[in-house]
Amino acid sequence: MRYWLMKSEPASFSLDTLKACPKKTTMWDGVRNYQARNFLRDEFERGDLAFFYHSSCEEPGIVGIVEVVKEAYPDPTALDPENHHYDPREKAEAPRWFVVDVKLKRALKRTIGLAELKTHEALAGMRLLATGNRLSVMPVSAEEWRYILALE
DNA sequence: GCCAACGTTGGC
DNA sequence: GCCAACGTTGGC
Repeated sequence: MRYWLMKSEPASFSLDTLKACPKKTTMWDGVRNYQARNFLRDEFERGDLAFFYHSSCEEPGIVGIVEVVKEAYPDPTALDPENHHYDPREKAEAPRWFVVDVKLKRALKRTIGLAELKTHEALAGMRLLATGNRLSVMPVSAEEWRYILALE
């Protein structure tokens, strides 16, 4: 079982949005980056845990923990011309984009902010903190996971 | 709103 | 296969 970090802009999908979903479960759609896609498609397994991260907002940071409850399947939004994430190149018989289902395990007691994460030497190697990192789905090591949760 | 960093596209 | 142009991400 592995650990991950998944970014979402709260203006479009926040922790509260997830809380309000039936069974607190959602299809994690709209990933349109190959590296992130490869993680979702090839490496995400049922039972994996991920930090839910708020980006592009007042206080970017980790706000919750989600669990992978369904492994990769084709992203239906890629085939839907009405959808913001529509990709005209997508073919149902040879899907390019994938989703997983995640369920909210719990909200953190507080936001562990990006600025705070940056102050910890132990986290200096985190992918999230690498300059220019734009991946919306990325692995977190077990050591980083434990360390961050201890900050809560 | 700015802009650095990066991924993707497309001409050659 | 190179690389310039372009679009996007995301912190500030």
